[in-house]
Amino acid sequence: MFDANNEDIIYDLADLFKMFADSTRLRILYALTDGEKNVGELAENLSMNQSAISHQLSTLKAAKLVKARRDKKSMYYSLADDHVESIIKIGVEHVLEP
Amino acid sequence: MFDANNEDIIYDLADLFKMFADSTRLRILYALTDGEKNVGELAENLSMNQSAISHQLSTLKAAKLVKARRDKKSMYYSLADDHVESIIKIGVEHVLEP
DNA sequence: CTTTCATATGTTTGTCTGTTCATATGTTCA
DNA sequence: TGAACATATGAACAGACAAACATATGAAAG
Repeated sequence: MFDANNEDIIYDLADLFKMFADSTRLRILYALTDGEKNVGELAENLSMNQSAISHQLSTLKAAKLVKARRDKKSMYYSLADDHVESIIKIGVEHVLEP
Repeated sequence: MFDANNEDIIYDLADLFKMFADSTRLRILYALTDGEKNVGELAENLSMNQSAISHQLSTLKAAKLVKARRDKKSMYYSLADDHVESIIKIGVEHVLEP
């Protein structure tokens, strides 16, 4: 599947899956599957305080899973690429199976 | 993609991805992609002690990502289904991209 | 320029989790 | 049955991490 001798890939992979391994981040990512949202919208949407959301967004951004765009005073976040949705989707397929 | 009102799915999803979010578990799963192995083989293969491997195998088994079979004194572990490999694969694709 | 709104950042706290060590369980074979 | 081997389990410790609170940064409008 890939060169297992390159142990770095394993750590990168683990770091990638870590991003999806938390329900708050997962809910953020899912919320962004139907288009960009700003921090306030996400906070309200998930019933969490602004700080928690902002922290997670910065984590997700560092992992290059979301990207940010400023419009006036707001920062709009959106999914960085199609992989994000694909990964969630394949996870869902597994979870939903008998 | 799925019914977001069903919050349980989010938690199940997070739990699933948690399994892939640790390098030891990932290395175990990867090692099993080319066939079943017993605990001793895995421990030697990953240069880790038997107890650590056994603990992680029991975690993976509880998550139904691996299954176990006894042969004589040894327990042979293998991937539970095709999803496991698919999930790793799609993660690798993301990691390997520019 | 100052107030207000939106977001980011620093710090602390409580919880979770991976590893190790020690020991128990269970299987085989003499 | 008992010794030897393979794996599992329990407890303890250390490191990681998400959430909350307080505060700082930055943009816009008057």
